[in-house]
Amino acid sequence: MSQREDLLAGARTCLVEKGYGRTTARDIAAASGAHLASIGYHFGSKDNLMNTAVLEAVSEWGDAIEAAVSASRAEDPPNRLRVLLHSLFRQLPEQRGLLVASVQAYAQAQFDEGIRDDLARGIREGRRELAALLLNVEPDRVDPAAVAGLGSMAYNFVTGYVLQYLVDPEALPTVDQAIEGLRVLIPAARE
Amino acid sequence: MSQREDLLAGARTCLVEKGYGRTTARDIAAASGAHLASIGYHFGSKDNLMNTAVLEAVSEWGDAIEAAVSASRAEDPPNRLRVLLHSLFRQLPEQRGLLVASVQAYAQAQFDEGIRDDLARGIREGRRELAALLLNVEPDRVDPAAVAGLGSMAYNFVTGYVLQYLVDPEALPTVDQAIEGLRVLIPAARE
DNA sequence: GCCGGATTTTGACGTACGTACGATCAACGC
DNA sequence: GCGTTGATCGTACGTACGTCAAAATCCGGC
Repeated sequence: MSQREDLLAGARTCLVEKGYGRTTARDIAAASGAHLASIGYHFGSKDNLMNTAVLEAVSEWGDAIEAAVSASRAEDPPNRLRVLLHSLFRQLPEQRGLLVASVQAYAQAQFDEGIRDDLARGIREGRRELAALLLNVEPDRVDPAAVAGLGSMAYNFVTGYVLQYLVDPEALPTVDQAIEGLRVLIPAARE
Repeated sequence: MSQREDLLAGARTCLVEKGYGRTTARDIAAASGAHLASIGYHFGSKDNLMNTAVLEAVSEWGDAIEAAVSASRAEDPPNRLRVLLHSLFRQLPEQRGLLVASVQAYAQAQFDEGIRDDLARGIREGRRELAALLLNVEPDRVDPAAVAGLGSMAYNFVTGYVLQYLVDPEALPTVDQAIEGLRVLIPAARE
């Protein structure tokens, strides 16, 4: 394993254990087994390494959630939403590290245009993919309005759920409670 | 205005402009007009001041959203949700500073039990109040299941919306798109 | 087997950090 | 007037920070 990869892994570890702001270059060196000066050689600066690490984590979390849902065989959006929430629910504990790192990314994105742009692109992709998954069509065939509506709402769910889990996991609602809560918000009779 | 309040205001400014991790004690002194050493005198440490400032910001944002929605006269939850989303939508730009600070709070909460506990309490309160607002009943009369379901979902909406706004405001869906997206997720015919 | 570029290691430099300490000051009861 | 108390100020200490230049090491191509 190259030092470059070691450094990325170490930076991720520090990100989860100490956060973006409190991680020092020496912390990363210690966590990765690599040497302090290698950060500069491979990434130019410590900040650049940290930014690469947070974005990597966000991307992996996106892949994880996508993989978990795309296996669903449910047919209509409501049932697909149920599958999404269940797989989200199941993944929260085991992906906790990625989630913590992702929150760091969102916080840092407010002050770093590079992170923000990357994150924005990821959100747009994520929305499109979520909409496609829920509607059970190909991502490139989703109606733009569905991306903005359905996709956005699904994305909001996921991020809100994650934040709630990270801060107060004991009060997290069950999937059934969540869906029942949604029902109240929508006029029961459509036409 | 006392230096204590000046320091809090200055810390908030720095929080919004530089973030939690990159704000130094000297930054706060400069932004507040107070003296460097006053931080220790009034708050014990710079971290303690910063934590006080983030939690203050989160609390204010909660008050702002609550005040905006509680004026609603709509009767049923779906229409109240519409009012909530509209007032949320309207407040996003003018409260941007509070939002940025709140994201910093969430990020920092992962590593500071004090912040996390305070934030968790705020979330529980927020959920209860949102559920009460949407159901149009007193907060202390809300069914616990409604807090976990409806309240949680509403809270997820708000946080998700905020994050999306901060990272990629141009792609933010309109209120109508959002509600239409929600509709797709719920079985149209209930009984 | 040695040459040359890529990588790793060493060591240190300059700086900026948070905090502590004592001096100074303003207000006020007595 | 004077001492007490709470607040503000000036300053400096010790440390830990990110970065860099140069030396050392590795390693495939010949």
